[in-house]
Amino acid sequence: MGRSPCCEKAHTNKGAWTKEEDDRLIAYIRAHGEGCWRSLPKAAGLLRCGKSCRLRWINYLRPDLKRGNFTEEEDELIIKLHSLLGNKWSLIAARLPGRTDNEIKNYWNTHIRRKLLSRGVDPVTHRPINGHGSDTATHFERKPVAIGFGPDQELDKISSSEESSAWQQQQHQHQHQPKWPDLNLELCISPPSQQQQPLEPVDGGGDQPQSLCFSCGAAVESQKRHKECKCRDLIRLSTGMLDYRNP
DNA sequence: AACGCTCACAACCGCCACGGG
DNA sequence: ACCCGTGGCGGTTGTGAGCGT
Repeated sequence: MGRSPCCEKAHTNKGAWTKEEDDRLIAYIRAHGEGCWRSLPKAAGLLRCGKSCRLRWINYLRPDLKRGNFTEEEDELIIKLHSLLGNKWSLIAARLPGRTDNEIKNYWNTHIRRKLLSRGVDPVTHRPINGHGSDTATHFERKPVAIGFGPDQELDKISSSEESSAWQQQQHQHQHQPKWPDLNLELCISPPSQQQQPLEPVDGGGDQPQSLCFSCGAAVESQKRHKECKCRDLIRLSTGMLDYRNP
């Protein structure tokens, strides 16, 4: 019983990738692009699971990866975004060019968690740990100005359950000033009839875009994944506007 | 030198959402 | 409306390097 495996595991390699495997994967994707991951290993002559190929490419072989140590600015940005988004590593990674969700997740668990704890800040709630002053807190205020309950629950995707409780705590402390005034974290969700301003269609056509790419901000017409950047972070415009980028 | 421990990070696993048929 | 295949995400594990004893 149980789920069927994603691939034939009996004849697939596991563990660390070799240079030859990397070269094969790179060569194949350069020649054919990122296509069907399931069929890619066979086509590329790799004895690997498609998922493994995807992970290797996304996290380590992509040419646009930055690699190297995280800067202090990146550290702080990750902390800010985690405070807002919780463990939504893919969304956080989308705001850090050249960084991957896996890399950020690892970095969080090995470095930033400890950094926050040393500051006396709970890395989950971003609230001061008992006995520590609020001066060291990294939390900041989230303001859902208007929340409309449309057919979609995209807002739920953004607030994980544990994050939600942290956020609820923050709601009781509205009197505090934001700790990060440079980051526009206002969340505004409103019903379609109350949209504050229309977004420009991607192709300049007359039709209103139906979705907004959360990664690059592009307005796209389909609810499908954003083809340009391959991201899935589409905010349906029927639920309103969501933007926490700097103006 | 040998051993044990800790840390960092690459990789895997299971689950879920989405889209097509 | 339902089922199935696929891609993607987040949590967890495995492993090698570095360090102290």
